Amino acid sequence: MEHLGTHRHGDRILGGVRRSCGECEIRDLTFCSVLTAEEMERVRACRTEVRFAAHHTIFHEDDEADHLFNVTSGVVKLYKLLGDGRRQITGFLFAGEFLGLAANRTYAYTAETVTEAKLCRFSRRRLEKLFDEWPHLEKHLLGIASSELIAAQDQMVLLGRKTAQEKMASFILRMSERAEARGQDGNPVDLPMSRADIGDYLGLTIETVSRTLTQLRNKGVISPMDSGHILLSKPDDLDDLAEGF
Amino acid sequence: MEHLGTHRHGDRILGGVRRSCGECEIRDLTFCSVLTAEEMERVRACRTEVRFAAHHTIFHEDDEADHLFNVTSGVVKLYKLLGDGRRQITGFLFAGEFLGLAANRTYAYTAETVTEAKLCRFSRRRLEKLFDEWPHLEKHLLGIASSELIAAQDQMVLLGRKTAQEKMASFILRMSERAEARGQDGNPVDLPMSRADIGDYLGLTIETVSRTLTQLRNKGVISPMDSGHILLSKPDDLDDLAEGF
DNA sequence: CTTCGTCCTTGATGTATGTCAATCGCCAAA
DNA sequence: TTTGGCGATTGACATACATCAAGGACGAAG
Repeated sequence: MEHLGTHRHGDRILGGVRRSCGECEIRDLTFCSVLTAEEMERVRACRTEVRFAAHHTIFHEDDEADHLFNVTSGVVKLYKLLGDGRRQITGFLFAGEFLGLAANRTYAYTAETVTEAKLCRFSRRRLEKLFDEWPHLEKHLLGIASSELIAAQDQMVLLGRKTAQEKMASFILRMSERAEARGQDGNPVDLPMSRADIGDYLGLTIETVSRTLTQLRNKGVISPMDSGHILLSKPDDLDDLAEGF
Repeated sequence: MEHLGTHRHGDRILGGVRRSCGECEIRDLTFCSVLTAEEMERVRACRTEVRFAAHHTIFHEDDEADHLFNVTSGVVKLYKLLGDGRRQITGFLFAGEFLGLAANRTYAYTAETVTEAKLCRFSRRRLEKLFDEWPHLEKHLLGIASSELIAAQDQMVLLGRKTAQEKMASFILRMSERAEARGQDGNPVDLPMSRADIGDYLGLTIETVSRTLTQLRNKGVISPMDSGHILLSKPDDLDDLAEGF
């Protein structure tokens, strides 16, 4: 478990960059992919691109939920804390992924960068006006929310019913699949987050994460290259381990 | 963990009832509350009311997701299974709550009644046409999905980071709060599901659920009346236990 | 180059929860 | 009334994972 202080006041926002959406290299991954030229122009008007250093808090749980974000590069994690510092990471977000949906007026979780990251930041108020004008945007957002809900249920199965080995195997495979979905190489798989982050995502301690990785190495299904890169030597065997066979 | 067979072929649907939405006694709890008279009429046209016995499977994971449902009475559980029969219940649904959102063409989980239950069943195809006409319905659905996402994240914290006692305390309190939100009495709280279901929802075994309940009884914070009804003797102490104080 | 700090790995030990098994209470069928 | 079955409880024991502790690898600062 983690008792890290946050970096709200420690780091600085590295800069606010303005750039044309036309040359956005990850547009196909985002909800911007469904926009017409006219809509794009309007969306651009309520957007700022922001860049953060690694380990910077983007917003805190209970902050006013004034913005929505789209990750354009780097990795972001979302987490909730218990009173005594125990932490549960509820998700890692990569380029093209969306954050900021809130049920009430405040965020329900803290968002923090894992690596240096750039995000498109939208004014919630202004974006909602656009949604009223163009309902198909809202429809798209409902699709995103539905997918996240399915993913959340999968994560509940993992947290509630899987063993440490099944959790690690599932995690590595999922990271690999998501890299491929982004058009990156899924093998070797890139794990930019710390062991502490992996533990807090899987409901394990740092030590168990580490030990489980060496177990998988000893079985020959993975070959860790360094602490952030893992070669999947036997993806099919890893698949079996992930489901408990 | 549960290895129950399902009841897909064992029970029968008790009946399909048609009744006016005008006299729907739980309308205020559902998304129907935002409908105008005209909209209501159209919605009613793509609706059937169905009734199921307890322990009846409404739909299976991977079935074609042809319908959306609204629980009108009784209790429903949603769950996913691992290959060897381990089960994770991802939610319990009560009167007024919604199910059937799917990311793909198939359901991502199995839905089964806990008690005898009645549901409004909507044709997805026809309902989606209405959504296209009346975007505010879709907006409302996005709100529901966002709330469920928040709840799912809370459940991840519970599953990944809470102790058995914290899990049980959280669960009892949540059930009490939800009963009150439905306008029912939250104390004593009604737990219509089995110990096995509670265990599969909290990531515990039947035995641990049972032992944890007697621990809470010995502490004097609850007074179980029978296996399905619990009196909250010290709600504030229970609150503290739920958060780990 | 050396030192320090951070992250990761590994080992020894502890414990919360799981597993296996017996008993009890209750309800329904005979 | 008896019997059988199912769910809940409780006890004895096992174990997966956590905790506590030490050492190693690596990069940054001096």
